[in-house]
Amino acid sequence: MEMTDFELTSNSQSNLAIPTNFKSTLPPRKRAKTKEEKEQRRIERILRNRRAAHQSREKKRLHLQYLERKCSLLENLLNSVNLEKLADHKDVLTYSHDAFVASLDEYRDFQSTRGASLDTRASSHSSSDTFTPSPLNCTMEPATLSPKSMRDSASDQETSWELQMFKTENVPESTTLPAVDNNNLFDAVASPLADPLCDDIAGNSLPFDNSIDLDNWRNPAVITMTRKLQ
Amino acid sequence: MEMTDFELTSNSQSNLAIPTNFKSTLPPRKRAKTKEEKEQRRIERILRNRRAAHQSREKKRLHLQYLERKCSLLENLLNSVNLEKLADHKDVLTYSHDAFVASLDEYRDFQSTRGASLDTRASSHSSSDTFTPSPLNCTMEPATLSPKSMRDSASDQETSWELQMFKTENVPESTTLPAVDNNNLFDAVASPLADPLCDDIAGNSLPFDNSIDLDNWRNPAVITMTRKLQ
DNA sequence: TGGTCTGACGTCACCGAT
DNA sequence: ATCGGTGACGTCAGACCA
Repeated sequence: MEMTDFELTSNSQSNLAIPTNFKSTLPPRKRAKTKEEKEQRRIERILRNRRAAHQSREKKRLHLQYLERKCSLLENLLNSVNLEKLADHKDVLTYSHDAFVASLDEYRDFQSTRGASLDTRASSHSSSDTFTPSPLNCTMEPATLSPKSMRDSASDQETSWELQMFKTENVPESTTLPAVDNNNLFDAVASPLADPLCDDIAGNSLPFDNSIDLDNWRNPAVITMTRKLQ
Repeated sequence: MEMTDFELTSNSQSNLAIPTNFKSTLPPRKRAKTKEEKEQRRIERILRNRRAAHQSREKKRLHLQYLERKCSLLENLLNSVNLEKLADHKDVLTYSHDAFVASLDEYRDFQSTRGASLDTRASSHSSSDTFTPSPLNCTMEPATLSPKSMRDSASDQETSWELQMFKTENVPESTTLPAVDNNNLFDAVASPLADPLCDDIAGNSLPFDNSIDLDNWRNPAVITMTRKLQ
C-alpha cells in the first residue's frame, strides 16, 4: 500500500496526544508547486482535520448532554402541573384552549408511539470499584448546587435532589462504600424498565404519579424519575 | 504493509454495501488452532463489527432525533401556557407553589447559562432520512475544547463510578426509603444510594465544597434521579 | 482556490454476557 | 474464549466560507 508513509505513521491507531501545536512551515497562501510541498500540505491538513474532528465530537457530545438535561428539566416542570385542570383555565393559556390541547395531544402521541428505546444493558461498568463523590458540574450555577444550600435550607419543604453518577478514574479501594453494589443497583434499575421509554410504567405498574424516563442510550443509562411523596 | 489483504480489501474507504449476510464457515465454539482459522475468525469479527458499528450509529442518530423532537414538543407545550399566572393557580399545581417555581427557575437558569443557541443551519444534505442535529453553540471555555485529558491516558483504562449530588435539600428522616424492593423501582434505586450518601454527608466525608475539575472528555454516563416531595 | 466543519465510515479497545 | 455493543479515534467526502 505504501501510503506515502511520510510521517503520518498512524494509520489506524489512537495516536493520543493530539497535535495541538504544529506550525506550518509553508507560506499560507501560495500554490504548492513541488511534490514535496503538496505532500506537506496534505499532511498538515490531515493533522488539522484530526483535531477538528475531535472538537466536533466533543461539541456533539455536549449537545447531547444539553438535550438530555433540557428534556429532564422540561419534564419536571410539566409534571409539576396538572395538565387536565390546566386545560380549563383559559386565563393561563397563552393561546386558545384548542391550541393547548393540540400541543398536549401531540406530545402525548409522540410519547406513546415513539419507541425510542434502546437496549437495556445499562452496563454497570466496573463491578467492584468505588463511589467517589465529587462535584462535577458544568451546567449548574454554583449557587444552585451549592452544598450549603442542601444542608441548611430547611426552610423549604420541597425537597428535590439529583444524583449523578459518572465515570472517572479509579481511586483507592479504601474509600469504597461497601454497602453499595453497583451491579445490583443497575440491575434493579434496569430490569423493571426492560421495555421502552417507560412512560407507561409511571402509569400503571409503579406507584408513581409522575414520570420515569429511562434513557437507554447513554452508557450506562440515564434515569430520571420524579415522585411525589405524600 | 501488506495487511494480510486476505479479503479485507477495505482499509480506509466507505465500502458501502454492508455485509449483512455472511456465514461463518467455522464451528462456533471451538478454539481456533490454525493460523488460518485465527485469521478467518479475525476477519469475520471485523465484518461483524463493521455492521454493529453501523447499527450503533443509526441507533444513536435516532435517539438524537428523538430527543430533539421531544424537546421541541415540550417547549411548544410550555409556550402555550402563561407560566407567571400559572404559578398563582395552586389548584393546577401538582405539588406546592414553591416546587413549581423551583422547577421553573431551574429550567430558566439552565436555559440562560447554557448558550442553547442552535444555529438551525438548514442542511442541504437532505437525504430524507438523515437528520442534521443542529450544532449547538455551547458556551464553553477554550480549555474545555482543548483535548486535555488525552494526556493522562495512563490511567484511563480503569474507571470507576463517581456519585454526585446537586441541587438537593434535606430529606426528612421519616421518609427514609426502606429496603430494596424489586417491585418498587424508586426504592430500589434510591435506597442503596441514599443511605450511604446521607451517611457520608453527615460524616462530612464528601468534599462537596471543593470543585474538582470537570472532565469534559469522558462521557459522564449519568444516572440522574429527581425526587420531589411535598 | 485555500480553509474549516461535520456526517459517515471502518477500526480498535474495552466491557459485560454467554 | 468468544461475541455483540459501543466509545473513541482517524480518515475521507462534501458542504460551506474566505
